[in-house]
Amino acid sequence: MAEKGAPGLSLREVAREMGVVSSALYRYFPTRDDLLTALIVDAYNDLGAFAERAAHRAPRSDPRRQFHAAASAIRKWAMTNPNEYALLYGSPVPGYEAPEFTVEPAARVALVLGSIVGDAWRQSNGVSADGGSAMKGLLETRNLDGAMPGVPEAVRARSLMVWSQIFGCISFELFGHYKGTVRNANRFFAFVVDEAANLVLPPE
Amino acid sequence: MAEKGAPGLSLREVAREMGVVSSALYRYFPTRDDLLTALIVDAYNDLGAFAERAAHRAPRSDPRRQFHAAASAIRKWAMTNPNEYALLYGSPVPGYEAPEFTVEPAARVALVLGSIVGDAWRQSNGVSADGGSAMKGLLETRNLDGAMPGVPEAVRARSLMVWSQIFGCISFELFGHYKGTVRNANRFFAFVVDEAANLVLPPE
DNA sequence: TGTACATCAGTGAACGCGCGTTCACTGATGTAC
DNA sequence: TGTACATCAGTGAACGCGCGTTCACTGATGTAC
Repeated sequence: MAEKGAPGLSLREVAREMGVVSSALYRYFPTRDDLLTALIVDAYNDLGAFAERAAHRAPRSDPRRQFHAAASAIRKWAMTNPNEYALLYGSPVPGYEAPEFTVEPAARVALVLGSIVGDAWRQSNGVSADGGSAMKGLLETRNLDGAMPGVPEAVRARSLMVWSQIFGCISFELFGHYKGTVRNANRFFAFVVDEAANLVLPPE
Repeated sequence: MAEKGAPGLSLREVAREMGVVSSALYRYFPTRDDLLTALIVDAYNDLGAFAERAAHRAPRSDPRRQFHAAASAIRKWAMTNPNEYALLYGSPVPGYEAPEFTVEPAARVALVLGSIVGDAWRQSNGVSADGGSAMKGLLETRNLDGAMPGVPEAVRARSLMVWSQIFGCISFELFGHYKGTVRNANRFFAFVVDEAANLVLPPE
C-alpha cells in the first residue's frame, strides 16, 4: 500500500515497483483510473505538506522569506519527483478525468502561497488602492473568500497569476525550455520569485 | 506528407489520420522518434507563424497592442490545437529526446514576444535604471544578444520570466488548474498579459 | 506511338512487447470452540 | 492447548488490444529506346 516509488502511470509498473504482481493491485483499486487518482491525491498532499513545512520554518513576520521558502520547496519537490510533477502539472493523461475530490488536495499547495499573501496583507493592514470594480466577475469569489479573506481583489488576481507563474517557470525549467537562454537556473528562479513577491506582498 | 491531423503521438494513429497504413510512414521516417520530431518542428513553426502574423497586424508604434495580439494568438492556437500544445509544452514524451535542431523552431514563438519588447526599447531609447551587475551570469548572453539587442539585462530577464508566465497561464487554463478560482478565463488572461506587459515594456 | 523496364508510394500480414483486466488458485493469518 | 474453519493478501496464467517495426509484395507512374 505504501506507494513510495515513482509512478510510470502504468498499473503494471506501479505493481512492479511495489514488488508485487499486477493483479494484486485489484484488491485495492477497482480500476487503473482509481489507482491513478490515488497516486495523484498522494502526490498533491506530499507536495502540499512539503511546501507547508518549508513555509513554517520561516518566521511569520517575514512574509517575503516565507514566500521564497515555499516557492523553493515547490521547485525542489518538482526536481526530486519529476514523474509525479509531470503527472500533476504536465499534460493530462489521455482518457482520464480527475474526480471532483482531487480538487481539495490540489488546492493545498496553492493555499500555502495564498495564506502567506493573505497573512501579510492582514498584518500590514495597509489598504491598497484597489481596482475593485474593474475586477468584478473575474474570479470565483466564493472559494477565494475562504482561502484569502480580507485581501483586495486585485491582489487575489495577482496571486493567482503569480501561482501559475511560479509553476510555469518550474515546468519550463524541468521540461527543458530554458535551454539556451537561462544560464543559472537557481538564480533565475530566485529572481522570478522575487518579482512575484513584489506583485503580491504589501509594499514596505 | 501533409500532416494536418491532430497527433496522438502514436505512429499508428498518425497513419490512421492520414488514411494510410502504418508501415507506409516508414518510407518517410526511419523511426517513430523521427516522425515525432517532424511533428514537433511542424507544430512549433505553425505556432510561431501564427503569433508572428498576429503581432504584425498591430502597428509597430503600439507595442502594448502587439504584445497582447501575440499573446492572445498563442493562447488561441493552444486552445485550437490542444494536442499539439501538450506535445510541445506538456510532459516530455518518455524515452524521447528532441534533437538539437528543434531548438530553433522552438525559439520562434519566443522571439515574437522578444522582438516586440526589443523594438519597443530601441524606439523609446529611454535607458532604464539597470540592475546590470547583479545579473551577471544569469542568462545566456550570447543568444540573447542576437534576439534582443540593446535591451537592458534586467528587461531581458523579465522577458524570459514573462514568456514562461504566459505559457504557464495557458497551460494552467488548458490543463484545468484554474477550476474553482478563475471565473472568466478570457479576462483573466488579458489581465495577466497586461501585468506582463507592464514588466517588460518601457514606461510611458 | 508502342513496348520493356526501373522507380517508388503504399499494402497487408506478421513479429514481439507491454498494457489493463479476469479468474481460479494458494497459503498464511486470525477466530471459534 | 489443539483442531476446524473463515478471511484475505497475493499469485500466475490467460485474454484481447494497440503499439513500433520488418518484410515481401503490388501496382501505378515515369523513362529509354
